[in-house]
Amino acid sequence: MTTLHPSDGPSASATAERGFCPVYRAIGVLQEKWVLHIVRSLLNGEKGFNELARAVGGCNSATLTQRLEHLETLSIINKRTEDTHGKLARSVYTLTAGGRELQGVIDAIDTWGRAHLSEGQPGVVGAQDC
Amino acid sequence: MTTLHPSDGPSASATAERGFCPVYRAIGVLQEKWVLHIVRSLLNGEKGFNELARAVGGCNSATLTQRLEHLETLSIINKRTEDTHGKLARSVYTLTAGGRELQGVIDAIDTWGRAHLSEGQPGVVGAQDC
DNA sequence: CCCACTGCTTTGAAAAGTCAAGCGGTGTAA
DNA sequence: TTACACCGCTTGACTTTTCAAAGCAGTGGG
Repeated sequence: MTTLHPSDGPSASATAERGFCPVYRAIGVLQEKWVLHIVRSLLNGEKGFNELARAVGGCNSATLTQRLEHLETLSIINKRTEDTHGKLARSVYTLTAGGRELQGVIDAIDTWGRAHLSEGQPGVVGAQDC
Repeated sequence: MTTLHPSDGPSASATAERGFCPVYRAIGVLQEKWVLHIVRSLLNGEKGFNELARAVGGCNSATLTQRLEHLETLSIINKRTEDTHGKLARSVYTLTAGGRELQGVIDAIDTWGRAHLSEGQPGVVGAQDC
């Protein structure tokens, strides 16, 4: 493990009290800044680093690198370095099978968001899939 | 508005580019630290401040106060100050109708977490509802 | 009276995230 | 060939967020 992440070890106080709880852990992972945005972007297809950064919208490269590393150690995403015709190493990030199953979570958030976050907002008429 | 929150205004870079996107906003709200934990706790019934802090597990009071204020302005939770027999003002936090609909999100996370976060972990046998 | 509990607020320091710049490399057009 | 735009990052300084600990006002019990 290259870096140590707060949600990794049994360091969280509640973990000690409750024993291992997958839901608690899952929340710990998914509430990290940009993680859900990254997953959502990747659900629309694999992406390169800068491409992903643009799709995610506003995440800076340092944070993005860190998040991607973490998600890789959790086997949510996959990093592949493809060498196009022998040159230009481009990194491509893909969701693993486990990562793709987060579609359900994103869908649930999507549904809730459309129902509860678009009311009373200025200039909102139709919700495109942005 | 008492405090300014990052996910409130149109300050996020992606918001300007994409126009309003409820999913993007929803993610912005739900990825704030402790928010999902708070919602999950409150789905099990209304709670007082310290009671909620304990249920959530490890959130400090300053952050919790801030999160609760934010969630209240978003009409996700409700704060009620009940005076038990004329004395002892106890604050009780409840989910609104909109907040209760986050059950779907929590369920999705729960499902995913049990499927992908409990494998290969030490000392994990049965998953209780913790 | 003293201690435990309630719901918070304050403080200062640590952790996390952000910004801007830069590095080595490629590819494209002047 | 020189220049500039892209690629995937890394670095270091700066800002924001979260933190633990303490404290405050009030209630209730031993």
